[in-house]
Amino acid sequence: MATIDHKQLWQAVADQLRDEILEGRLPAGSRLVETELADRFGVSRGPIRDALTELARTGLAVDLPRRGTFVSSLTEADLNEVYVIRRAIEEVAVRLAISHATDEELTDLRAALEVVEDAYRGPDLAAAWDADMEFHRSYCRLSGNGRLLAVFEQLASQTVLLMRTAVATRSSLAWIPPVEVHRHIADAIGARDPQRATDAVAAHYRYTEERLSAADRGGDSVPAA
Amino acid sequence: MATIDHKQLWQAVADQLRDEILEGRLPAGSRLVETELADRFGVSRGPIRDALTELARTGLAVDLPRRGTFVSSLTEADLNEVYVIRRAIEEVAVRLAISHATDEELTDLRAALEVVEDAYRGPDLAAAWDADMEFHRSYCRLSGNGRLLAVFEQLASQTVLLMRTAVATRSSLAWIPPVEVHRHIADAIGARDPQRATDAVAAHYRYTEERLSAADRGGDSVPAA
DNA sequence: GACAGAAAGATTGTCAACAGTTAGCGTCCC
DNA sequence: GGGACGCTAACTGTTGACAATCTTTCTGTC
Repeated sequence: MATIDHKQLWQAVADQLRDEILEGRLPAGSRLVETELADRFGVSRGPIRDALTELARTGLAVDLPRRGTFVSSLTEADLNEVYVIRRAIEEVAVRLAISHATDEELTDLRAALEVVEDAYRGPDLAAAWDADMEFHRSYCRLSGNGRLLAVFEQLASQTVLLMRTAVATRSSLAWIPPVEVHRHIADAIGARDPQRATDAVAAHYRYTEERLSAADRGGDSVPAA
Repeated sequence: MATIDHKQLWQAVADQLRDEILEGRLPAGSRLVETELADRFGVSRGPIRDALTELARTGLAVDLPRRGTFVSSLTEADLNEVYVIRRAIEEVAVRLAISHATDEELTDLRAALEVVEDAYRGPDLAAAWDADMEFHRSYCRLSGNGRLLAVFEQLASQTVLLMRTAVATRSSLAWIPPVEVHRHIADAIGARDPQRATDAVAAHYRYTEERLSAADRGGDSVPAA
């Protein structure tokens, strides 16, 4: 087993902190203190520093030199900012996925779609967001462009944090997306129709932006991830 | 002056290593050894590790756990990958810049255009690439979307490294772009015409992709940054 | 009570040392 | 000659200590 890459300490710490942030157990704005975390995890400050650097890299935390690292405080303006970029890269991702993915790989996308639709029918909104993000991640992965997937991953973490934060402060942001927004994307990719796929992604984001605008004026529902 | 943020050691080290990589003084594939760099810069290994982490974050280096950090070895396939994402985000960036930028800010873009055109008329190709990248950076900054600019910055570093690497191995990749590719973008933004600006960005990248393909079949010129 | 300055405490940045892992080299065997 | 094995030097990962910086608390003055 010695030849299997085992995790470095900082990775285990970062993974756990990421989960705590995304599950709302470490609230936005809270300070991540190296010395406390070192005591808590029973390791030295070195790996804690590396873990905090990783959280800052993915946007879940903000590192202020000599002052500390804080869980990101993100607003709906941030959500808009993230969606703009996600829309841009996902429109490209679906086109690339259509060109690159094998038929077998497209069945994985289908499976992800089923999971999302099931999840939004269930009681657990956070699980639905995770499934939703996994669906989007699928076609970004199928694009075959590693850098595109890396950009998506950063934005994905921030999206989940943003939605948890936003819904906690504004329940009017909690809504369930129509089932067809994801299905249209999956169908178009399955049919290997680039224009339809791009249009379906654009429609999904337009829907989301409309819901965000509507939430600004009152109303009551859940943002799609 | 005590209230002014001064650089941490790792930042100074990272800046210098970045310059050396981008200027070709640290060749692709070369190993960045913490202990050597610590001796060379006269600091402890801690800040060196942080600097190397930063280089890995921006894609200029690759960190292999327990084995070391290596200057990225990037190929023309990587260049294509980077261009796909840059095109996607820059098409959005010009639209946002048109909506958000003041008239005064647009004169900065004009200035950046002059610098690029002058630079490509000169003998120093690396300086021209830097000016080219600064032009693109300008409208990404004017987009008002900080995350978009951050994504651009990562891709910018990689673009310069890629081009230096590619041209060093394939002089057929060294070509001067027609002056109008950048001018069309700046004109469209100046006219605040989103469709024209998006089309101009797309044309720029189409041109670049065509030159890359032509270079695969022989020929002799310089990729636009 | 409000404000300013000093002191104390807490934290981050850096350093040097120790522990664990890997790469390279030499030797042996087929 | 090629492959496997063992050893050692060099390197990376982690730890604990010291120095520098920031935040909080305390004290004095108005």
